[in-house]
Amino acid sequence: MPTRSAAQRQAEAKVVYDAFVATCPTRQVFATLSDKWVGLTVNALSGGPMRHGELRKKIAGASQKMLTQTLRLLERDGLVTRTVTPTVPLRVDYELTQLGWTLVPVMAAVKKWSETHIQEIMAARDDYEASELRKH
Amino acid sequence: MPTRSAAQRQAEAKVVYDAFVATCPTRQVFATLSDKWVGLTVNALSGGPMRHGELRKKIAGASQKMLTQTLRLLERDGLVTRTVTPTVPLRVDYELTQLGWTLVPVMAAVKKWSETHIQEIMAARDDYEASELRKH
DNA sequence: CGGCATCCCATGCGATACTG
DNA sequence: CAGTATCGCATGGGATGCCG
Repeated sequence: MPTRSAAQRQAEAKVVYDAFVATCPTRQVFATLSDKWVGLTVNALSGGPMRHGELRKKIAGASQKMLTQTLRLLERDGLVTRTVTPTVPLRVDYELTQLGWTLVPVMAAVKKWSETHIQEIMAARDDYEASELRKH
Repeated sequence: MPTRSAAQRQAEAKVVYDAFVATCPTRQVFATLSDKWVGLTVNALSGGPMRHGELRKKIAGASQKMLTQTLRLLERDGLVTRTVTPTVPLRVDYELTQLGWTLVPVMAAVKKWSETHIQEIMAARDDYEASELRKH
């Protein structure tokens, strides 16, 4: 006789999340983290709370629309809090939540990797291009 | 009298790469890493060399086109090698390069984070949705 | 089997203009 | 200053069909 019911075993089995599975909810989260604006925003906020305008300056090239959209997404997923101070003009501060902070080292590592290996990558591109030319 | 020429100082200054700068080449690399197919492919290849078809099975939902496109990109950037065995039918193996391996822990961390915090995120979404409803 | 070319639609995202 | 709404273009990416 089993010590757990079939339903219980299934419930436990469901806990085995795997982003390789297309229908797994983690795939969607993985896709979210794989968004450059999300990554840059989390990296930016790792320096402390920031206002909307400050973030736009920090993250060069981010349109106001993309930034708002990204911040809403992060807020919805519980990674960022949005605090409105109803002064005139309006003041809005964004800050990482506890959950958001757990993501910081991960995203920082991605940014760091880009900056550390850029030269190897550019060299590889030159090589690749050169060998492509040789073919034709 | 300076110990380094202006040109030398500038050459050194150029080494200060920062993905926050839109025109910085690292931004482009950061954007590349922020591609879910890139992330999933690197994660998949961390288990060892794989054939095109094997990768497609592993990475559920990846179309043949996207996979080829992603692999070409990784090959061009020196992260993956492509080995063709001219048998019939054709056999093509993909394998991480030494540079590619340095990226594995980073991408594995992203995948791991997704799988570890999915429940907190789903809970946050429920909360968010509930508070949105309360507003209207 | 692995890959390229073509077609084509859905959406991502910037630009602009307006509100609180 | 922060945010929403609208328009319109660019491109991401699937489906299909043909070659090595």
